[in-house]
Amino acid sequence: MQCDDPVRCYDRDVPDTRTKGTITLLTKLAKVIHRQTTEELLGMRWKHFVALSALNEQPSVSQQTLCDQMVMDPNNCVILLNELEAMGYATRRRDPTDRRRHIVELSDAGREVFERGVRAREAIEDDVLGALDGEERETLRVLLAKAIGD
Amino acid sequence: MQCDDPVRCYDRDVPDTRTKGTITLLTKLAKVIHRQTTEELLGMRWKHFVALSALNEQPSVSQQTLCDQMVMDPNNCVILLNELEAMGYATRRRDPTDRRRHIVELSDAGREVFERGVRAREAIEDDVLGALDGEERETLRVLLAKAIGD
DNA sequence: CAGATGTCAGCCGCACTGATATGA
DNA sequence: CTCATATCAGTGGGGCTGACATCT
Repeated sequence: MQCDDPVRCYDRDVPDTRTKGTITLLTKLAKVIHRQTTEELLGMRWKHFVALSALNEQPSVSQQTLCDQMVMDPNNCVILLNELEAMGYATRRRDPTDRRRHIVELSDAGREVFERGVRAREAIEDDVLGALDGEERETLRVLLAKAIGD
Repeated sequence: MQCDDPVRCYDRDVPDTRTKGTITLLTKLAKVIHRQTTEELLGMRWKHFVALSALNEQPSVSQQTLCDQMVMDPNNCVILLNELEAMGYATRRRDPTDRRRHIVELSDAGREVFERGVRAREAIEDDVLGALDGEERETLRVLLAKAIGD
């Protein structure tokens, strides 16, 4: 046997889960998506679209909850919401029952650009996931949702 | 109004694929992974581990090819490889058949820390994908690999 | 000459730490 | 007083553009 080194030896016949772990593949695909998702295609920045998505799901939500759902720390979330407000896509108002909180809501303009963004996102999705057929994509979507806990 | 709590008010009856697209879920999960993947757990930075993984897969590869496989632009790749060389985990040498190219190789020390990192990555994977059983994780891994084209 | 490869300087978006103000 | 929420200043790593050197 010439090859004693299990690492360097490439005649293995089994899929190597050591070098191609799920989270490695996932972060790699995320980078590909990030590259494809241009502001030009989406009509806005990706992070803005993600925020509008979250707001569309939960039309009236506390700022902190929104940040948590976007996996974004509160500091950046403040900046993000400032931008959304400046663009007229979202509004912030104090929660009357707890004046520490901000209630964030989607505006009509925000709902409108979100709808455009959804179509762009679908186009990007078709591009990035082109190697998967419809059933596989749906399986992937369900598994990701389950992993996240949504 | 029936629903007093606007935060928890869901009057939708259909799964909303518009607001929970696959790439939205995927980028969100990638952020969760990024948060969990600390240098302390991994024994190195995530990007270094990714590079060692790629080198372990293809023991002798041109710098450009390596960067492409990591979905990293050449500029950052130079910095990354400088760091790997300084840490003694990888080596660069000119390709004698085309002196423009660099051939990158994993060192013995690199192979060693990579093996440690693999175990850490598996632990992180178990944590992040805890909601999925073994079969689901394997399905997810296969679908991601197929989407990437690996 | 054009084209490919690698390197470097610089800009910018973004994640985080730490500190502060306000309210429960 | 404490804890929670939101905000802001500053720091650091990472992604990109543009310029440049070297080699084919």
